[in-house]
Amino acid sequence: MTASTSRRQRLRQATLEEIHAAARKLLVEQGSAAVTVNAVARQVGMSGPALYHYYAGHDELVGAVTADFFRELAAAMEQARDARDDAPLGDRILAACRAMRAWATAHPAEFGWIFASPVAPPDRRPDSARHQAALRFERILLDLVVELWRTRPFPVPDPAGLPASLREQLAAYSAAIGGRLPPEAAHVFLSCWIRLYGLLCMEVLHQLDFAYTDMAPVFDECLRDLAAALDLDRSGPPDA
Amino acid sequence: MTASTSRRQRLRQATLEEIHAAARKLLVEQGSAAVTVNAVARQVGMSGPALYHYYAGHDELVGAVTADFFRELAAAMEQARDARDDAPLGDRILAACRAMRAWATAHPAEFGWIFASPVAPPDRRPDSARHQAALRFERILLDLVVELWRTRPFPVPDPAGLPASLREQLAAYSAAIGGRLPPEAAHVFLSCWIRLYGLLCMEVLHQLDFAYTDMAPVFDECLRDLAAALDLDRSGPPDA
DNA sequence: TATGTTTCCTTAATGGCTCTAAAGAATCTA
DNA sequence: TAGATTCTTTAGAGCCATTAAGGAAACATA
Repeated sequence: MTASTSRRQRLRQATLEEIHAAARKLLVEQGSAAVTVNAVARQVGMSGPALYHYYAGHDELVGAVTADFFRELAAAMEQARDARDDAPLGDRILAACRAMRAWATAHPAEFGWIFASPVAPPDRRPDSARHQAALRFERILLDLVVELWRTRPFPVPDPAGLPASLREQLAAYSAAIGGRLPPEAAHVFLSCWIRLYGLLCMEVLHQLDFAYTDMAPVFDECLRDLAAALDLDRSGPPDA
Repeated sequence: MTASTSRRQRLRQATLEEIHAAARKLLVEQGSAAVTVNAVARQVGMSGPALYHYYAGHDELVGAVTADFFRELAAAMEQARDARDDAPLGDRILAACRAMRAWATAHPAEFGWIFASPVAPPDRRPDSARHQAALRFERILLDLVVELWRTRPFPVPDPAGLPASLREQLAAYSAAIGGRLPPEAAHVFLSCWIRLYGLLCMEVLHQLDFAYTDMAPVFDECLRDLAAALDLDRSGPPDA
């Protein structure tokens, strides 16, 4: 039973991968509007409605492919983070950030699809594969900053100086991440995240073409600001 | 001749405005995918192909509506800038920035449409109405910063400390804006623009919902950073 | 006022899309 | 070998963008 059943499942799995590859090929080569159920089915050699045996519809297909992109991006960042796990934590943080931009610039269509999928509103159900993959992606830097906070706390603002409304939101977020960062430290982390991710959003959406042809040095400067905010340059190796 | 001709033209103009209003209504109420040629035509009471007497196709309609949004956003910022033209320049800069976010949050669908119009790749021909309107929008803060630079120069980084590649791009941009800002000052301006616009992009694209329910205090803090970068708090009124 | 032109709008039609329904073929289970 | 499951196909409804052809109204002019 297991043998034959899993043979079917293997076949199904292979078809699913073919479908994803076809959708991605259409996205990269012809833009997001070309990723239609019919076109994807044609690409893998079946007729339109057959694809509904794999996905309930266009939106679900888009969500599955988006989850793939999140996973691939997360894997690239994790690999950079773990490439030299004897390196100082600060170096590993910066490596993960660089891997993020490297993936985004190597796969602009896919990265743009992630945060502004132009064909369907994102699936926000917290149990969707898309959401799970997005969480894994978002947690990579968070976990690194948590580790940094534990081993070598970075400077934080005085909570008393923050507006009450912001303090409350930071407290809620701090609780949502299990209290692994106090609100003030969460504030520093979120500020870094906004600058990093925001810059990549604008780059990929071509909002800065009017001024820059090569965003690499701009990103480098953003990383320097981030290193300063997290006090990464304070000293040498992590255990020194 | 003039009377009758302009009556026709007035009629046409009124129809154009009806079309734009219908497209916007569909966008706001049902999302960007609902802005179709047929649906818009239905909304204004004509049948699909009739709309082709006003626009060459779907993309041109989208471009015209997007230009409207840019103009409305720019007008809101200009009004805030000019509301009290006896106020210190720094206050007027901050007022324009606040007006930008106020418009974005009051019209999230329209603002999202501006930089990630999910139905058509933006028209980048430099003579398109969309492009002209985008330029007007982008120039508002630039002009303010130029004026600030002339009357009360803000601190700039040492160009020697910047990477060569960045220096070259900044020099090109400085030339593109008629040399009204030297490269180092242009760098400060662009950094501010990136942080401001990037934050709004992320807010409207719901990329920060995982942490914030109300971005107002986050934006306020961004404005404080901007004021610090431009040295707006140095002193009182402009002529003091 | 009569005539011709321009403008606006209609219907018809093509070919694409999403998605449902019904039915045939292949595969697995027993 | 018989029945159930799975995969796939064709047919079709209803949407979309767009083109083509023709009719009605408004306008300009003789």
